[in-house]
Amino acid sequence: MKRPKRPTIRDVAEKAGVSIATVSKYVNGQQSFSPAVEEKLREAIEDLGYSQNSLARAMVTGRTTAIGLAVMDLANPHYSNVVKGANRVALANGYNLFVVDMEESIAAVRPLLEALAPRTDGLIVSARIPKDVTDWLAELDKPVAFLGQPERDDVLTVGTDSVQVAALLAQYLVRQGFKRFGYMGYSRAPSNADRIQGLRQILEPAGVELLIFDVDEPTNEAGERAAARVLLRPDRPDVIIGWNDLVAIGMMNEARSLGFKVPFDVAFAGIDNIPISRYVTPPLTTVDVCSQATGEVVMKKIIAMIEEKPQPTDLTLEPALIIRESTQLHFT
Amino acid sequence: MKRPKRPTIRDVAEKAGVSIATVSKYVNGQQSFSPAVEEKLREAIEDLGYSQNSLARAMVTGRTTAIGLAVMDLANPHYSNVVKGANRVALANGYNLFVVDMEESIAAVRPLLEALAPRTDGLIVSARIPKDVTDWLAELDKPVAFLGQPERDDVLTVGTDSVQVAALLAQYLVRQGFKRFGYMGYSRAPSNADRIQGLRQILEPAGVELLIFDVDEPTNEAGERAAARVLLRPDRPDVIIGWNDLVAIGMMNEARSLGFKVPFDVAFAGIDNIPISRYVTPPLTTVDVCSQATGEVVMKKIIAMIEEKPQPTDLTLEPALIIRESTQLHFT
DNA sequence: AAATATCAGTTAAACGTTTTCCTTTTTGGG
DNA sequence: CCCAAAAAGGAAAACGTTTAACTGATATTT
Repeated sequence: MKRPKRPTIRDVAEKAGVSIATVSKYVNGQQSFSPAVEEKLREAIEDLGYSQNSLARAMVTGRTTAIGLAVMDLANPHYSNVVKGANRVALANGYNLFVVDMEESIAAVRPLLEALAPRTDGLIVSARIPKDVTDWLAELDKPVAFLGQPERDDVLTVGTDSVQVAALLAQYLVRQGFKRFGYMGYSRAPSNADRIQGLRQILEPAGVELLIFDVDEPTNEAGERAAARVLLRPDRPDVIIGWNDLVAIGMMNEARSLGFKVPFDVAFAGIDNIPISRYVTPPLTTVDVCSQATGEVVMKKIIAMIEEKPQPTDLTLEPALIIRESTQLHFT
Repeated sequence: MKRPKRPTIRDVAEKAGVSIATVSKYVNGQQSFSPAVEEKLREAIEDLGYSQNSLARAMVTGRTTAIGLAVMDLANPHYSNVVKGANRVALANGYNLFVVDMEESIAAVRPLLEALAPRTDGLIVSARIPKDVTDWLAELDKPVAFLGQPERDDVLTVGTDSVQVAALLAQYLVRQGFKRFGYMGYSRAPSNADRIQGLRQILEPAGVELLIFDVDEPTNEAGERAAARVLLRPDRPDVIIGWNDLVAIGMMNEARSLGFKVPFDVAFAGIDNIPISRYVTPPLTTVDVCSQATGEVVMKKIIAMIEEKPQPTDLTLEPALIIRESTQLHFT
């Protein structure tokens, strides 16, 4: 395979008969030029098909006009939406967004970030990552933000409050009259504990039972596989909350193929409000965690940090209950 | 905000009392070292928290060990799956995958690719892009591959054959006894024409009608919005094929809220076989276009090109019909 | 018309690495 | 012990840009 070696600024300079500094200024539009020179440059660039090597440019300026986003799992629509939100804001502000998928593997994140860091002006990381990586990030000369449950004050974290999210859902479900709660959590996620705390906070005072289960992966399939464990118990819950919408949808599907009537025999609720939740049967009750807004906010903040502008006033993200038929026993 | 400026190879060299060349060789493991020097280097690197600037490295070596993937829309699960497949193969071969989302906007792709190109050893682009961009890509000194309908021989393109995909579906539906076909296409996509061709290829000989409609966006919502147009016609089709699963699901949902019984009053089929299609009601008949395998294959090929190895033998991607209840009138 | 400001363009250093040649030191065989 | 060969380490050029400082030439002000 031939590699034609793309033209450099030097080639353009030579062809146009000027210095490389002139070419640089021309392509960056930093000065006015005599018509003669301008024409020659235009032509040389056109002929050679020259385009800037942004790597070299980044080396000397220290700016890349790119931002990196490391996300847990792109196949999860929640994250896709975060990415969409972030991407739009980035593009609107003249930045490019590079996304990497860490495949739910916290361990492998460090090399990914090491590769991403020098290529970007700022980093967004969508997980609570190990301390050594956080430390390394802190020593970087770049703004960094995290996605998820805000917890520490010294790092910027954008997301909804997991305790609040869970409590919101529990509150509504208690009011609906459910008596035996099941929670199919994902214990490998750090915020799982917060979710449980939020549930207990409401359920204990109300004197309502909570059974806790665990799924090995936050996916449809895993929810489906895990559902039988909880559905076939003698003390089967009358409502089951999934770690996220995907898990809830998987469980709901399995419940129906086991012959349960949803929501009458058993009700389901999820968390995230992914787009598809409206389209399953019955439509899934869930909590909107502002996926897209999360992406937008975090991107706005990181751009403000990069450009050393004042931080946008703290846009808080309020989770919102989305009530659909998967938890409604009587149609009003 | 303070920017501590990350340490360079020079700082390490100075602290360890050796030359920068030695440091470079050490971090790349290219030579053996006396215990004394080795220890000093280890310590200096540890203390300073040094890590290679891969930008600078890439500049001189010309290699980045990264691959870029520009995708039409990450919110579409089909593309998420392509990304997943590609990412796994990339990681397994020691490459990083950087994903950019072009937001369904073919126009904006050029600047995106210009930013991505110098940062990567190879590029994968998931759309038929304008000729000037293709030309520019061709002049690049990098392997490039396309995702989608293979069409030209001079560029590497991986994907299923759109004509075949559509024909496969039509064939099955005709055999099921459907008589009036609707197709809700997405005319902004180049392969829309191929899909129509595939449908006609089967339907015309069979003497079956085909009504063609168009959706303005390949999403659930757009499918939902567009559904009424076709459902409320006097000559309503008895089966409607969506541009993709998302559109089909949207239409199916709208049909049900308009009071139609699916599949008895009207049946639906999609294309892509996105994971969620199993979970909607009724489960959606579709054509599997090997989303994940597409990502894997294209990544394998591009890595082979980068490393100038022989191309893996042409792994063809055979679309597969996935029959579910959304098109089954009698339960056997 | 002289003095000064503006404009167009150049020179050369710098960004943080890798790598090719060197030079120096160490090792081992006789 | 001597010498050659191998090992360990260094000097400097190169990668493709930007940019500060500079040089002449042209335009503007008085």
